[in-house]
Amino acid sequence: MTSASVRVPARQQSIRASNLALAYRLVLDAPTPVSRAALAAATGMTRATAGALADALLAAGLVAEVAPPPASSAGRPATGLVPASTGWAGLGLEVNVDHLAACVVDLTGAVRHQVSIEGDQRGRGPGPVLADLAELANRAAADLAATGLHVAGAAVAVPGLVRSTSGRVLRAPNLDWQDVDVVADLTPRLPVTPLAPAVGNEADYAALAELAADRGLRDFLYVSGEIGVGAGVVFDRRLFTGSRGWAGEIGHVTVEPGGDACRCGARGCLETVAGLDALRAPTPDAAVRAGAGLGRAIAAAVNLYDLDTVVLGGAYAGRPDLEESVRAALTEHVVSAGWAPVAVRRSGLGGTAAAVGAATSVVHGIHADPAAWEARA
Amino acid sequence: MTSASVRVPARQQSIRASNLALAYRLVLDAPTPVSRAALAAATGMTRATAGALADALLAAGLVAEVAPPPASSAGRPATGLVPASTGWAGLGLEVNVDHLAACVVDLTGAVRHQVSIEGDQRGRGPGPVLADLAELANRAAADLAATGLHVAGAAVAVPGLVRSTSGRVLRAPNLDWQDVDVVADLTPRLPVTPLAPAVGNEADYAALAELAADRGLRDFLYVSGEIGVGAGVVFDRRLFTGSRGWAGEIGHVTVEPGGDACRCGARGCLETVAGLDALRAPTPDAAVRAGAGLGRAIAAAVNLYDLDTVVLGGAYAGRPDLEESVRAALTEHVVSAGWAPVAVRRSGLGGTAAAVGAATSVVHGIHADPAAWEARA
DNA sequence: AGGTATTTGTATTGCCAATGAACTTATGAA
DNA sequence: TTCATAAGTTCATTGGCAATACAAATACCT
Repeated sequence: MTSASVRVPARQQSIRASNLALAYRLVLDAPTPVSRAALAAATGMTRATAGALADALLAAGLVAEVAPPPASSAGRPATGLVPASTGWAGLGLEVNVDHLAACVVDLTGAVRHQVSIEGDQRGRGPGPVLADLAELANRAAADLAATGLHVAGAAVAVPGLVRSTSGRVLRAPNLDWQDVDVVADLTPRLPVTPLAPAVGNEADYAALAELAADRGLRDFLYVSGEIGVGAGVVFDRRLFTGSRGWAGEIGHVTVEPGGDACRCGARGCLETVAGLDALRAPTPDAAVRAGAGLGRAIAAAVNLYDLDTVVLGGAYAGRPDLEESVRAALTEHVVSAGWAPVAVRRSGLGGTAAAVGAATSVVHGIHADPAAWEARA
Repeated sequence: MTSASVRVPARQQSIRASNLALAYRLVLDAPTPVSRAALAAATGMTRATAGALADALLAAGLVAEVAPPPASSAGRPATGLVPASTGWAGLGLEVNVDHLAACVVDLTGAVRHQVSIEGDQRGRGPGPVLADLAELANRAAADLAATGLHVAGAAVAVPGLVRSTSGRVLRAPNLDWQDVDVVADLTPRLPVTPLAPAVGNEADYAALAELAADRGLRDFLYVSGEIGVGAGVVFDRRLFTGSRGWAGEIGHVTVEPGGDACRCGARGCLETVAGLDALRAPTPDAAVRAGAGLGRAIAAAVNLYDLDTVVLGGAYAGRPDLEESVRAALTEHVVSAGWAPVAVRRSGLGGTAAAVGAATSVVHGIHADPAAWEARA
């Protein structure tokens, strides 16, 4: 999930790969079927080129042809192209404090399968948890065969910090995990034979799910309120992960200087006032402190990142009062709010958004580089 | 300075432009002269291709050939390529609260000319200030002719928020500017005939200057302590500006909830405890509050952005005590600090870093797209 | 019903930039 | 002086797109 600038020269295939991705992107983003001619018109390619690329996408099984519409005007009717709803699909897995989840998303972005099991995962240790997760994954893959879908890859969402290069979970404090090699543990047990699963942060993947659910989103902050508080940042419809993949650690932004001690060793972290444990506390001012703290932390993030939208997810999704606090804080603290107001809303996705986002991230990988998937059709 | 994803198909020239930039980049980054063969070896291109690209760069006046070294081993000696020190140069301009500055940076990144005038610019109004700035720019350009340099473009650093698409300064509170069209005012008065100047934030440009001065930097936060407090964020050696160019507004991150009133209308902003006015205040705890506040705000930025280096600039550059406070705060508050410590240091550049950075940004534009400058050789 | 206009999609040719192999140039070492 | 080695150049080949011409399928007009 990090960007590495490689020094490889562009070849002729680079340009084809790039144009194939461009054509595919247009088909994916269009609300209605796209003709080869429309593809050419939208990009500036000739119809010949657009046609060749369309044929390649068809041959790769990444798009499908649909019958032409009733034909409104003169001229030969266009055969439309739409994202394929069979073929490759992404497998998303989620480990969370109180549940495990698996889901499958196809190339259209539709969730085709979803299973989850409730249950506290704290203190069970990574081994048994990942074994259960693998079983969930295999059950999902088995159900899939009948639908004409094949798992192209898998991604695992974890509530913690991950070394993105290796897929090693450095710390997941709320699971009591430390330095867990999820990839090594999971790879042999998954239904995706050749490819190791990607491992990423739960909030990052949930942000991707949010992005997929709302085509209008472009640049936003997704804040996930669970036992811990994390955030995913999306810019230009792409996940922003920082240089090492640890961006969005909003949970330990100081919102009450000298405040309560946090598990991380510092004082006054957002997590101490707006984590689930604090939200559930019986003290009368808990909601007020959570709202104010969350507002200040999110305002800091918006000032630093320059975003125009905030989505509240996880436990925050059910708290309109927090939405109001955040909105008020943003109006007060964000410099540009005067002439460019920041939109705030609660997520409409359920508790397994991260699993959906993880599956979506696999699909995004295919969307971004269709040329790599031509051979495997 | 913002990224717009355009839907233009790749053509054959795209690949040439890309490879030309790749070759140029290698020449620019190499500590010693680079041969055509080394270029080929480093990129994987054939010697034929590398040679053709090298010739193109030479013809465009972007690189120069140097005599081969004393020849250590067998074989035909290599003719080295180095960045050209004549030809195109970038003009950087800076408007600040207490000075105006202009400077010229050549393609090697060297500062070839620098002038500044001290004097309080507050309350003078944009017109007279920009007139003085234009005079400074013209003086710089006139001195330039003798050195074989030509101004390729100009960039203006301003302590405020800029609409990057239009170059309009939305707000520069410490200059008392509001909605000033710097581009329209400056363009006809500048020595760069066809091109309108870019306009950007002072801290962003200063960060670029820091980047140019230290080849080891890749991902860092540059914090500029002036009357206002701003920050520039650099990822993968590229400026991160957010979707609208307003990223890095650290000055209004809340560090003392319910604290002193800020000019922006909120309370407890970083600027109220660590802006220049607060630093100069005679109260005994001013330094302590500034250090603690700055530390908390920077820790928030590092947690949110995932950075491994912080550079303190502007007035902070002369304050070792603040450096210590920041270091302590990062150790306490940054989640990943335990296993990936964050480096903190003070900038070695002077008060006109932003002007240098602005000029550098123009040069970066040429570095990034040499093909666009082939015709104008 | 038949011709024309219009639009979609396909086939052919030419161009551009990179590749690969052969060739030339310039040096050190035997 | 000759050979080995490495740098740089030349030339035919290849992959991909542009441009153009052509075939196919429909609506509209008479």
